[in-house]
Amino acid sequence: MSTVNLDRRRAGVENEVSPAKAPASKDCHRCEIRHLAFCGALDPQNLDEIQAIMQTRHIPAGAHVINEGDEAVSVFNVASGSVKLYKLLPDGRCQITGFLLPGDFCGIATDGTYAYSAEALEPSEICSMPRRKLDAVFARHPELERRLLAIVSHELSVAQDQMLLLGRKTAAERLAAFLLRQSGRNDRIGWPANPVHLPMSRADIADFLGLTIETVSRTFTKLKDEGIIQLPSKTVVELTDRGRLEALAEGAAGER
Amino acid sequence: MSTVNLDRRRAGVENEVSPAKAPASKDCHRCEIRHLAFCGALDPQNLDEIQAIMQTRHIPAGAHVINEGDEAVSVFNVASGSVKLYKLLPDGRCQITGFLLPGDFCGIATDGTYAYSAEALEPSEICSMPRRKLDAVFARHPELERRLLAIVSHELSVAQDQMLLLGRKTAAERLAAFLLRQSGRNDRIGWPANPVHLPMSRADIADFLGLTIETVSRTFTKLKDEGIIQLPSKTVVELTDRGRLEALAEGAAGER
DNA sequence: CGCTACGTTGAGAACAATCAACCCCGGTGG
DNA sequence: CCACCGGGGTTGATTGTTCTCAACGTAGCG
Repeated sequence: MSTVNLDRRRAGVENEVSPAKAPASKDCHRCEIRHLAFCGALDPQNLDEIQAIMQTRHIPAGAHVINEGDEAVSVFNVASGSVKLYKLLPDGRCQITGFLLPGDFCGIATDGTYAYSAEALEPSEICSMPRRKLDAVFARHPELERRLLAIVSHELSVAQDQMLLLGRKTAAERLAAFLLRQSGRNDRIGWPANPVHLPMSRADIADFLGLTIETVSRTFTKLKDEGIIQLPSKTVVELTDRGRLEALAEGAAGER
Repeated sequence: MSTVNLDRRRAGVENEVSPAKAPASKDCHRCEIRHLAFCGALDPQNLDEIQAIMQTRHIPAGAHVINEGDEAVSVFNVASGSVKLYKLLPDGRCQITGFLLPGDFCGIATDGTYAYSAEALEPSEICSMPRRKLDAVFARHPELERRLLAIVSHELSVAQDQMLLLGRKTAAERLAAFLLRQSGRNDRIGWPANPVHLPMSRADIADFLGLTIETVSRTFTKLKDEGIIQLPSKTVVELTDRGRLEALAEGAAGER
């Protein structure tokens, strides 16, 4: 595992976002995912205040949006594509703390530096705002800060669910919970909830669920053999028996 | 394990906080831990606004402050004592998501019901505030809401650390990280950082670290045998080699 | 057409879980 | 005063889930 992970750690250094691709600000007024993002808390008439401090960047797949340890000057919104957030141990072990979809937020730091890295899973558009300037907007529009509090609170709740998953669930329960969560998230942003599309690799799923690639693969096969899911392709999962999947994900007694 | 956990699950039902012990509001102006709590963001001259909506309850050891699933009417501050937050699976498996010390906050809910339970580890004083009324105070004092955002953001960051711990660290690394965190937390609220006092049982530590009681016990013994810690009593740990403890906690390569 | 990255499958090893015995200590009652 | 009890903690023996190491399959791409 160490070799693989050390490679992964090095990867980010080379494919940084090239400055050439930076600016190109999007029009917030035409943003289709505004209602999903924290910007949605702002009255359309005040949207220019965000627009004024915001830049949209196009990020290629595999490029870093955030590097753990860097000075936390900006916060980010995913406008399109998808992003993984992760933390590394010195020997390369990786824990993905979340996958972001359009409308999702990242970049909050509590001690001046980012506590995690963020990397695009596919070509993505990211809106970035300097934290300093955003604070000024917050001062004029407390409703924005209130929305942010709601978002961060929700993320904390999701993180606590994930702790339960990582600390106490079996491999099959973890994968079941993961598939249901992805399905639900897709649904909420208007994407198909049932044949679930997974933009991340098996390695990413493993690093998210605290398992190895092999165990993830075996568990996919197991769920398929039991008729709970189907795998039309490696990135598409059909939930054929949602009831059993839910029972499994919640750790129904006797199902182990 | 199931028997033990099912017992544990039942426990809360009987020793609810008796209403007889409820009110007895403390004087916020004399609160020694205000600077640690979110109330500290409020100017002393406005403290009465919190005082007016706040009640202090005395909670005996083992009693519940919050029951997972209950309607989330109030938020809470720990004034004295200590509290564990935890989530349960239907078969009794338990994951403790955090231990609260004086000044700490809990009770945020995103969908109207609490997503976790809270139980006192020792006799504790808890300040409770109805969320509705607190929101009204927020409207007048955005600095309070800002402080709350900072607190929740910090908790999210801690939760992400815990995900890394639960998903990727070995038993020894988990215990080392736990001891260092408790030490640091004690230090921050002015308690001794070195002989660390642990108010929770081995079972609680296990449920926090995603391990079993036996593994926690064995790992304590292992760290002791290696001269990294000493165990003057079951609830007191002396960190005799902080350097090695830190290296272990951060997953120093080669230390496995 | 073959290379490479990603995914799957198999065999064996390892770490932590489980099952079980025992210890220690404080409380209780004879 | 001491024997008994029970909860919490430790230690030992064994099991089992997941990890590790390794081989093989598959699909996309130059």
